Amino acid sequence: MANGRSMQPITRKERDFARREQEILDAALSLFNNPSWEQVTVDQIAKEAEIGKGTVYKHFSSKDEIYACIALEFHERLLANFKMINHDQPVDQVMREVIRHSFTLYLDCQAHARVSLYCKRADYVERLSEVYQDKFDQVEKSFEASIGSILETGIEQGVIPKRPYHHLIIGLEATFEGAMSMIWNTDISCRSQLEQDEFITVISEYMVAGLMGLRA
Amino acid sequence: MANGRSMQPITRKERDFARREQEILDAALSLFNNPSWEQVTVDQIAKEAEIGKGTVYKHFSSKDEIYACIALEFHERLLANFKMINHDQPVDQVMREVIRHSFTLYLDCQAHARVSLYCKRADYVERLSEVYQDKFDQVEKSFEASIGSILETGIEQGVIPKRPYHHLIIGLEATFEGAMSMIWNTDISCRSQLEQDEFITVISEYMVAGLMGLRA
Amino acid sequence: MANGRSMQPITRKERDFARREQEILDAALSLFNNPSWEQVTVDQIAKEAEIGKGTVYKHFSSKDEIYACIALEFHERLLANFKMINHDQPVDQVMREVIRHSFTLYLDCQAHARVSLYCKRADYVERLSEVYQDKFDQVEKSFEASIGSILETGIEQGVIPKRPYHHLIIGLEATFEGAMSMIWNTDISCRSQLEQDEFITVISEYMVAGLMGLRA
Amino acid sequence: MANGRSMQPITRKERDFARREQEILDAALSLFNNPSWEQVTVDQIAKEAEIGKGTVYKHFSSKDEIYACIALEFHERLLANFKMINHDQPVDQVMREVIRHSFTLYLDCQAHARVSLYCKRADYVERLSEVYQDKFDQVEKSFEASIGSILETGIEQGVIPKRPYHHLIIGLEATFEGAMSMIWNTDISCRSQLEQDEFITVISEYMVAGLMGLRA
DNA sequence: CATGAATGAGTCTTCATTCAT
DNA sequence: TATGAATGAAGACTCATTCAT
Repeated sequence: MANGRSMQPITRKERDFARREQEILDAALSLFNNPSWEQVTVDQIAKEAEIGKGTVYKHFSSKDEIYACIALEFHERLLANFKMINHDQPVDQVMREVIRHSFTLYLDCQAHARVSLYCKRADYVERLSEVYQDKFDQVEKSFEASIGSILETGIEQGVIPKRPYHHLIIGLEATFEGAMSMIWNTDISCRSQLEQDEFITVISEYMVAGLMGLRA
Repeated sequence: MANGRSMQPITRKERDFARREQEILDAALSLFNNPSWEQVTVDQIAKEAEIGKGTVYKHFSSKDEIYACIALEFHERLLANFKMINHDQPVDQVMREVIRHSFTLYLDCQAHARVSLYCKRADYVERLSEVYQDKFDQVEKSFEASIGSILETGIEQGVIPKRPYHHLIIGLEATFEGAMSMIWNTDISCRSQLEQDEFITVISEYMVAGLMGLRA
Repeated sequence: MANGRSMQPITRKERDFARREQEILDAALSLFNNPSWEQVTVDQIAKEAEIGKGTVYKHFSSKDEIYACIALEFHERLLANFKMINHDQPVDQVMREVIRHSFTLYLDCQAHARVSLYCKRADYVERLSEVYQDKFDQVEKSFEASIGSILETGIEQGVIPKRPYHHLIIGLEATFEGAMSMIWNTDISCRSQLEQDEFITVISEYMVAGLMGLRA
Repeated sequence: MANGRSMQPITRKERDFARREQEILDAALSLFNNPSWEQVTVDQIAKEAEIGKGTVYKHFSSKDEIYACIALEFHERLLANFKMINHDQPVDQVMREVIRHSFTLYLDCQAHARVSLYCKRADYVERLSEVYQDKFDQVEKSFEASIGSILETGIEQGVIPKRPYHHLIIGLEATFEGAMSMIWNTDISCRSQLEQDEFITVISEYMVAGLMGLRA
């Protein structure tokens, strides 16, 4: 079953089985890498992973669960990236790095990111089993903790207005998701690399200014 | 046919027919007013409008065209709202009003707004007939003109950094769309009205700060 | 109603109405002039005739009846053509003329001919009202009389084997219809005019030979 | 997939699957065995084959592909029948056998034959995938080779006029198809068996005479 | 009479999921 | 465990015919 990672694979068979799970996710991701990713079928994923369709269901109880695993994997990576940031710089610089790391990951893992965004839709979450709903809640809390501590430092230093966490984060989150939607909804091949870099630079600047500019 | 609005309905029959078109759109909108709106079928719309399925297709050549009409109607309303803003105030105040009007309309017409957002997806636009693609392009230009002139005034007055239109608008647009996604993806009934007002206030403040804070 | 021709149109209104019937048929025929003629809808016919769809049903009680009228019109023309043949020539020459006239008409009136062939299908005839079934029977008899008399002359002169009418006619009819199918099923624009003439010449020769060659 | 015949079914499952394909075709054919065969739906075929509708689409990618497979199967049988003819007899006798075999097969496999005729329609061929268009071209060539060699022998022996292949074959083909149309378009149950045999005898005689009678 | 809006049964096709082997 | 054949509920769209005005 999905997330067998929690158990220790011992035998060769079990190791193979565990590896298989990642292969399915990778296959899915390679197919999700375009704007019509929602049209991708379980058949196609199985074909791409070079396994039978039934096998997919041995690992994931539904297509939605595949989405969930991808989203969770993405959030883990994002958190891991945040952990790599040097927190001993000025807070505005830390936030700039947070934003840069985010954009970089979102663009490097577009398929992941697309799915993650989809997984926030209310109708999706409703369908989801409680187990996964909880996992998403956990992730949410981790983010809150991760970004929250940075913001608190900023508040203490007087760089960031003294506001509740949600007031501070909500604009950043909104801009971020909106920006990614805009990038995805444009045929990427049409935009030159330069334009994309510029886009990110401008957006990042705007985000930092927006964050700092909230009246205390 | 859709957008018969361009012709003047003279006879009773024509008036009825024109009204029917709006009834279909209204029926659709009432069904679209929840996060799983994409699951709504043409049959359901017809049932809701209390007409036959075939009749729907007398007015709209496809389900996509229904979406397009809704989106265009929404954009018209938004532009109309912008026209009502008093431009003789300080630019930052004008922008605040733009943002407030936008949020108000988006929240009053959530179904419209949802569809409008959907209609920006690359895969949707691709399927669309050239006629409608052009209409959307027109709308885009109207917005650019409308907001552009405000920003220019701001630049002249030194309130807004001297930057190309797209640099200035992109953050606002991203935040706006992201914010709406966040609102829709939360089961609205869970948020109290207060929370929503607060949400908008905070976001608006952030947006204005972000806009102003771009380095010239 | 269809075939109002049997009544004498007196008033202007009645004359207009009668003319309208032919206009509908002409509109239909102009649309039937291609291999996918079966896809043509009543809407399209009405549009082409520049009248309302309902009006079509004032003249013809069903789409099938339109087909029937076209087929009958065609058969009338064919019979009229046969009447113009000089019967004072050697019988084989008369038959050659019959065949030539037939091919000429079929090619000049391809849409008519297509419909006529369709109207021979058992499932079509079954759906047809008795009135029209009778009309088709009448036409059949007229043909039998027309060709029959030629063949009888030939038999008397010993040019054509002494065989029942149906034995003699069946091959000709089969070849004719098969040949027309072949012509229609080939994109006409692909065949040069020369090829078509050659085709007809060869087929005609074959038909005469086949007719004569039956053992008495 | 359709035409899995090219692969050797090894396992039981594969054998079952291959058999299923034939069962679908058989079910289709049993429903096609009447003049309104074009009205038969995929649902009906599935019901007749006692399988789900989806299963049909596991074997055939479209209804048209079902038609194509039936037509190809039929052509194969026809060619196989031709191969069984003893070519060491006088050419006119060989041709008579060819004609007889054809009529026999067409009458034994009326549903097949109906579909085959349909599959020659230009609008059908256009819709068809290149793969199947090629298969039909192949079949065409096989026929040309098969009949062509007989005719050449006849020309060498001076029994058949020295004419290009297409001049010789076109009349036969036309008569054949026309004759079959006539048979199908008559409610078969109305004709006694005797009449049909007679029909074939007469037509065959006519065809041979027509072929021989072309002027060199 | 002329009209064209309304109808809704009917068509093909898709796809997540199940289950026997 | 791995497989992939089977399923059948949907879904978008068409079109001959009717009927109120």
